[in-house]
Amino acid sequence: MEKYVKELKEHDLKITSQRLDILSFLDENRVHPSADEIYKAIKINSPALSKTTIYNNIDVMVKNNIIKAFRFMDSNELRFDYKTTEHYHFICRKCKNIYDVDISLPYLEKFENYKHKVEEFYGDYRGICENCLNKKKQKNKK
Amino acid sequence: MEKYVKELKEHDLKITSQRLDILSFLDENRVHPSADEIYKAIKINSPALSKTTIYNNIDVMVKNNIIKAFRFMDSNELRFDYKTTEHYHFICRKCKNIYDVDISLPYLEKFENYKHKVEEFYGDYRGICENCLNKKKQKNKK
DNA sequence: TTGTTAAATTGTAACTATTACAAAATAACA
DNA sequence: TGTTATTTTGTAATAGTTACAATTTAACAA
Repeated sequence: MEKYVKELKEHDLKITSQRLDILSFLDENRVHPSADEIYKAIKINSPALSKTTIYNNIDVMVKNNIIKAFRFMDSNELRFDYKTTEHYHFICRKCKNIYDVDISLPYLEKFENYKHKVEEFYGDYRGICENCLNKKKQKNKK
Repeated sequence: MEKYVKELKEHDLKITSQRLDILSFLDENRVHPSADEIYKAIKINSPALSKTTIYNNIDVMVKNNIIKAFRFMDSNELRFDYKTTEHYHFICRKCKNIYDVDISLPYLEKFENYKHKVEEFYGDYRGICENCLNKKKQKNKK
C-alpha cells in the first residue's frame, strides 16, 4: 500500500482510500479492466463508492501518467492498466480475450527523420489465440 | 458512380441511393469521418436521410469489407475509411488532425511463429504534426 | 488536537454515440 | 406490373461518460 501512497504524493494528489483502492486493484489485476469493472470490484468492500469517483480518479491518474488508458476497436469503453513497460495487445476474435504482446518492435526508431514528430504509439493485434487454436485442433481430431 | 454499383453488386447488396451516397462520400473525402459527419454531409442534399440508415449501411459495408472502421484512443466514436491499402494513422495532439502514415512496417512478419495466430494489426501514432511544428518555429523566431 | 480550506466524493441528471424495433417504402425479379 | 424480401425511416432505448451542486474529508496551520 505504501507504494501507492508514494506514487500519489509524487504527483501532489491527495491520499484517499478510493485512490488507493483503484491503484491496488489495477496493480493486482492486470486484465485491462473497464471503468465499470473497476467500480464493481471495489464497491464490494466499499459500498458507498460512487461511479463518478472512479471516473474522476481514473481521469486524474491518466493525466498524471500513473495509469494508462486505451480503447479497443470493437468496443467503445475505455480500459485501464497500471503503468507498465511499453507493450501491445492481442485480442482474440473468438473468445475476445486480451493478451499482452511481449515482443518489442522497432516502431519509433523508424520515424527519426519523419515529417511529423512521433512521440507515442498505440497498437493492437487481432487473430485467434493459442487457446482457441488448440480447441479447434481437438475438434478436428474427432 | 458505376464503380460503387459494381462494388455493391459484388457483395449481393441492393443498390440504394443512400448506399451510393455513403460510398462516394467516403471515397471522395479521405478524412476518416465519423458516422455523424457522414450523416450531416449527405443530409444536405438528401434531407429525408435517417441516421439509422447511416449506421445500418456502415455496418453492412464494414462486414463486407467495402469500408474500414476504426477508433482512436481519445474518442469514443467510430471513424470510417473507404477501403484502402494498409496504412496507419498519425494524430497530432495539438491540432487533432489525422494523417495517414505511408511507411510500411514489418508488423505481421514478426509473428510468423508466435503462439497466437495474428491476422490483423491496427495501430496509431501520436505526436506533433508538421504544421504545428512549423508554427512553433515561427513563434520562436519573433 | 482542532479549525480552516481547498480538494475529493457522492448522487443525480444530462449528454453522446449507438442500437433496437416496428411501420412504411422500395429494389429486384418474375 | 405485382410480389416479396430488404431497406429506410423515426422513435425510443441503451451504454459509457461527463456536468454539476451539495456534502464530506485530507492536509496543514495554529
